[in-house]
Amino acid sequence: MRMSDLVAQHILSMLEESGGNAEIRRNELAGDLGCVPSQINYVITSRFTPEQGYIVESRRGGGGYIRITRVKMDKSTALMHIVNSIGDTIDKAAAEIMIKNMYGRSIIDLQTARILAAALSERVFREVPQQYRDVLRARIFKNMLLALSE
Amino acid sequence: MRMSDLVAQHILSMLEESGGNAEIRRNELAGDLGCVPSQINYVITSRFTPEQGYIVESRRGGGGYIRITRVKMDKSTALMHIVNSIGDTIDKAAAEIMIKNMYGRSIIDLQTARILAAALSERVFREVPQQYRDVLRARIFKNMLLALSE
DNA sequence: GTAAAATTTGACTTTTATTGACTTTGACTT
DNA sequence: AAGTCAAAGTCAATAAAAGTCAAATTTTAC
Repeated sequence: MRMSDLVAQHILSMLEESGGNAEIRRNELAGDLGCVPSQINYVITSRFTPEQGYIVESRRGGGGYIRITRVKMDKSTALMHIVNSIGDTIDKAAAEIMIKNMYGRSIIDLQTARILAAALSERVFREVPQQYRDVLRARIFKNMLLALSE
Repeated sequence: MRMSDLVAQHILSMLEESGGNAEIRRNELAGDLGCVPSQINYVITSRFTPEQGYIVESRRGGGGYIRITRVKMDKSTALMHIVNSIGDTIDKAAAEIMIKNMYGRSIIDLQTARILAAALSERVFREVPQQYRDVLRARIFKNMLLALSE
């Protein structure tokens, strides 16, 4: 298993246990898991972004910490938020992250996540000029999410 | 024997052993079988398409992988039938009739029906040349139905 | 025998992950 | 207030994958 996944999993389980609030000591966690401290930053910036529904606060110096908080909203508010954040284009990776996040936050179930991902997959857009792919993907995505919040 | 058949056979036997789920590391498999890595992509795109009942997911970067999942027929014979009946293009009216029919036969629920319809609606395809609309619609539709039968 | 389709290959691109050297910040001591 | 140490932050280099594409070759269909 990748180190980055291990770190992410660890943070996720801390969030789970505490109901959405994890406070870590960076160097200590890195030591426990056997990675360099900056790996923790990498994981946080790639997997615990505000976009994905987390708030990260930290403090340096003696007794420093990193606090990660999962923010949750009711379903339709969350969906609206997501729809509004999409804009006119979105690439596959970004869409998948959003879908995973929605699933992780229980906004959608597994089957729905699969349908969404399928409709946005690269395979759909074979031969479509690159410049149009992400535009179409954004439209499809938004339409589906709106249908979901009906 | 052709290299492409060898690769396909190898993936097939992995699917067999695991009951439908194979996770490969592209470079490793290519090394084992003695072909270039991109050969693996060729085999997957030519022989493990959704039309043929497979779902492919992948990830780049360190620790990357390609995961191939065989859709279970028994769980969704009806859906496969429908997918196979779609062809390369489908217009909005035909798609909607099929969706209503699936809903009527309880193959899908209301929410799913709404999502499907949303992804295929005319609004999505504004400005897309008429000749491409129904091609894209068919692809999106098929991909979603396959995800549904996962 | 020829034309079309399928396969093979490899150079190049993009994405994701790992690491470590260096910087900045905060708390505590004297 | 200054100095010291204990954190966390930043960034760029490197590595480790997978993806893309088109040219060259082989196979298949007619």
